Amino acid sequence: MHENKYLAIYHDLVSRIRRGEWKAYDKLPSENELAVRYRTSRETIRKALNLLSEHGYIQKMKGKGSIVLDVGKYDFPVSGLVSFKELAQTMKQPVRTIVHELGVIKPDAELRQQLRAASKDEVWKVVRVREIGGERIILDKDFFLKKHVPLLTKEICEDSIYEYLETKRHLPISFAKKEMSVDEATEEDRRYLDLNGDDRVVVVKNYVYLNDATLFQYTESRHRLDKFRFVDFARRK
Amino acid sequence: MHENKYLAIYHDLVSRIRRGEWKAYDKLPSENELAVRYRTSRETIRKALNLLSEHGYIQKMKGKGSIVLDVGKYDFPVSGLVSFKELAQTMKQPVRTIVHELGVIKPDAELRQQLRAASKDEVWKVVRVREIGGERIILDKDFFLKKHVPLLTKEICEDSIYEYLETKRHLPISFAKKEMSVDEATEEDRRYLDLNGDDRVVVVKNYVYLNDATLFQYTESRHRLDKFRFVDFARRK
DNA sequence: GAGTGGTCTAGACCACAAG
DNA sequence: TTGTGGTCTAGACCACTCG
Repeated sequence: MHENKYLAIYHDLVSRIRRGEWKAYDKLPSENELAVRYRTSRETIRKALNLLSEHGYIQKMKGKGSIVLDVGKYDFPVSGLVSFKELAQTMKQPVRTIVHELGVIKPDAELRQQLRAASKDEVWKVVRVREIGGERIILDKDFFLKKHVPLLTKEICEDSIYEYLETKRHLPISFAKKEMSVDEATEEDRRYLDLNGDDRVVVVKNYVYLNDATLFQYTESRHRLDKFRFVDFARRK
Repeated sequence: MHENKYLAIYHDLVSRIRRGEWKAYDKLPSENELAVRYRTSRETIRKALNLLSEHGYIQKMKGKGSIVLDVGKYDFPVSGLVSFKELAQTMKQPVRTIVHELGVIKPDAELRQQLRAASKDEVWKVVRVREIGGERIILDKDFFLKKHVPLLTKEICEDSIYEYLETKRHLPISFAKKEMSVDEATEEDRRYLDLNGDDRVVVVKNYVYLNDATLFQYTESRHRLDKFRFVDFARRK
């Protein structure tokens, strides 16, 4: 596995910033200077710096230079498609995933409509509970078209389905839509989660599209109200 | 006013796609072909195509080419910085904004910290309630550094502060961070909103930064649980 | 005027897809 | 094998900031 030069430079700069080589509001070396240091061309440095900028590590200012931001700590990917495993890594609490259901089903009418599936299409259904600090906080229900994902095991589900799909199967995931609202808790929520008497949950619906613009995955994530937290970092065009 | 070459090409391609010169799933001419047509270099064409891709107009595929996506469906602005006025326009219900407070204050310690303000800085405080279908649903509290916004009137606040700042004052807004959680309702929430006995609200905290990386606006938006809704659209890198 | 980031060029080599 | 998009280079000119 060989990493692109501009990605290698990006990752090197990220780790240097995180290690505190430059503090917030410090100026980065100029693009010409960096090109010399990394023995590369300025355009390649610029690709790395643009990545840093898109991920909130630096702010570029024409005629002045690039300064390091103190928002670099929000290192989760710019909004959308955030997986539980990524979130878990940023938390101190011990986390655990319990797989309650894993199998292939025939989609009913509503699900068919949401996945734009034919009636003969088969669909993976996965129900998982996310435990944080010993409490059952999140109920995740995932639905995939089986033609896109032939194999899915309990082990994969306990780790990160999203990571598996991205790195192992190289599915051409293109974009995602997220919808959030607060809904009445269902019987299922009460069974699987420690709701402490709450009668509502935060519902996050996630639609993942492949790059031919067909819907491939539908996920419903149901969170206990008091533990729900969502952060979004948006850069202006 | 002179437009960059790659921006001009981007806008030309957008209008051609919108006029139907290529339909959904058609292949765009190759980068080399486009470079010839526009009498420019391939790297400049690539900057234009990357913009098209980021804005959801095309999907690039290595070794194959770029296909045009179904434009009509995914044309809403990429997540973040969505104003109430925009949201309101997509709703059927009649909406109204009531300004409860509008003035300049001396920030207390907590607010100073959040705005990174000096103790002598003055701060605009605006408290507004958003009424939808006759019910008071959202409580908005905005804080701006006065040095950035000399004038703010009741009329501006009843329309859209965000639009005013963007179009009239041309502030160099760079990026925004959004945090969402569910909090206990305060006495203020109960006074200003029709909570129907609810003891919690969805709290959206919005931090808006200028492009010198200084925080310029802090907004706290407090929503009734049952009316809260948030949509986010994220394109993969 | 010196230094910065933003744009643009003309070429090169690569990995990938498809006939 | 041919054509595609992805990366990389070494140079150029520009607009901007600041002393």
